[in-house]
Amino acid sequence: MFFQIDPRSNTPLYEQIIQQVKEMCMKGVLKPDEKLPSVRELSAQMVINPNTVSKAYQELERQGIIHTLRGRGTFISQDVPTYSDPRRIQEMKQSLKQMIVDARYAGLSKQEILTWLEEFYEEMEGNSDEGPASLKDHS
Amino acid sequence: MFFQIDPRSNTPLYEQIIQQVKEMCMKGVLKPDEKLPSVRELSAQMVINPNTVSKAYQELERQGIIHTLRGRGTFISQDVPTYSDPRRIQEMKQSLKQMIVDARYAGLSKQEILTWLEEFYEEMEGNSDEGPASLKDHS
Amino acid sequence: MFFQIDPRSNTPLYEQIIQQVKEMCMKGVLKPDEKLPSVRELSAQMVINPNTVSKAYQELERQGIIHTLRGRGTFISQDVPTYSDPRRIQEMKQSLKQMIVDARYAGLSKQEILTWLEEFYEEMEGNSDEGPASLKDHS
Amino acid sequence: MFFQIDPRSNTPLYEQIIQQVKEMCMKGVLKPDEKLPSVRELSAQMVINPNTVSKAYQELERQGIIHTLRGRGTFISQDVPTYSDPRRIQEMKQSLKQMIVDARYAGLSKQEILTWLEEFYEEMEGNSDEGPASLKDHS
DNA sequence: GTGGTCTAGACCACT
DNA sequence: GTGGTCTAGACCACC
Repeated sequence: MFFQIDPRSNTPLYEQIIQQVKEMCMKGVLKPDEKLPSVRELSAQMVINPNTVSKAYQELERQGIIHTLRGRGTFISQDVPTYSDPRRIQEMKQSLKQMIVDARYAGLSKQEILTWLEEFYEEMEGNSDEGPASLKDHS
Repeated sequence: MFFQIDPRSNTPLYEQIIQQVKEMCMKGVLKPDEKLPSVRELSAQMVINPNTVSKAYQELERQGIIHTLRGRGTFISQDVPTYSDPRRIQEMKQSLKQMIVDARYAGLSKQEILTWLEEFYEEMEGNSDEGPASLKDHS
Repeated sequence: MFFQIDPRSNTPLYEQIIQQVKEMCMKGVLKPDEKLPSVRELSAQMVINPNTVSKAYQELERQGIIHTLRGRGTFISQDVPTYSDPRRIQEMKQSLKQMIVDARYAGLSKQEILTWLEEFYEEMEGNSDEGPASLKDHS
Repeated sequence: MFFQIDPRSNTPLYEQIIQQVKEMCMKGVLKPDEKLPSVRELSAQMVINPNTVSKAYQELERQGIIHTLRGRGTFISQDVPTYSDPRRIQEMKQSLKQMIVDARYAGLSKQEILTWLEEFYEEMEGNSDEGPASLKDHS
């Protein structure tokens, strides 16, 4: 399992870790009950501060994506609840809108954006409307 | 012309202003050569510090979206060059990918995302592949 | 006599006028005792505020480049003294140095800069070491 | 590494910092990946406000000259792209032309200007036509 | 009137 | 520790 981190990016390191774990789960690279590297392992491998990895793991646990078994390590969870805070949904819409605005200023056509989107969905498991089976709808 | 700012958002105030101006340009709410409110005016209207507005305006000018006439004010530019830095394009793709991942964790279907996307493109001028006429392709 | 002004430039309008007058003198486009347009004429022609033109003329007069005959108008002076304030010389060196630094960051070679320099000197009168005859050395 | 600032100059403090950093990079005084003094450090050393230093650093980062690692500091970039906006090139030409005009009014000969120019190029790395190796041509 | 610069001082997020 | 953001208030040049 390899993480690709860009230390120069404006998105925080711990955030990049979170995003990559979530993305790998969606792509099926990480499967339920699979063990994640320890904080120390990962921080050594990525040459970053252990606190940064720790912060990422804590946030992932808070979101229910992963869970830790004392003395055994941290693992990918099954049955991740779909939590849909309306505030977060609004943020997503905003993010998409902004992305489109920027894309247009960059000269990218709607078709190009749609192509990207299709690519991403194809990369992910259960590329139907439903998402992966491990997602359990609690709404 | 009204700006809607969320002071509790994690995105900086000046960034929100930038985004709104760009969006209004794309929607045709702001037209080329139209005058923007003065720094003092807008800061008073939004109840924020003039420096914050100024910073937003300067960044917009740097991006070629607006320009200032000394002692007269700031205006929307015509012929905005489509500036496509490969690094920025990568950021956009990343932003889109992340948005999709988050959407799936929120239980949103691909179809819902596509609906949002269509909405946004319809709101904007020249909602075909080409973008508004004021965008001048320099590639 | 035509002035080319860029209202979007970051150099002040009155400064641009000053520069152009000086340049025209150097090129011989404006000759000693030649009459300049009145403030009102020039401001109307350039579609700018008369105060701006007035400010430029005042500064040019202060530098001895032009002089006004009451009721007759303003004229190019003969015998412009070469005033060489060490502080201004330092500014020129600084300006040249900065220009070279920026040119290198823009990928321009030394040879290209030298070509520009030769062009400019050829455009001017008395392109020898001495400058135009109207320059009277008072040092 | 020492910065020399003239608080009485008409060029802004933050601009002077920018110019000095660029110049030091060109002279090889600052090398790729070298750490710059922190904002607080430099502001204390120069006895100016931290915000002023910060503004300079941000502009330098925008130009690709430096980059920041979150929580670690700011560093000189390698592989600075040669960014040649035609508008900026025009400004450089204008700056050179104006400098020459002023020099002639100050009684300086073409030969003196050429001597300055040679000096500056000799001070810089790779004083041939090519510029320093760290400049990466993207044209 | 306009925007641009600078200061002083505060708060925050990230490493 | 680092840089980033924001505020309040001042001064300046330009038009």
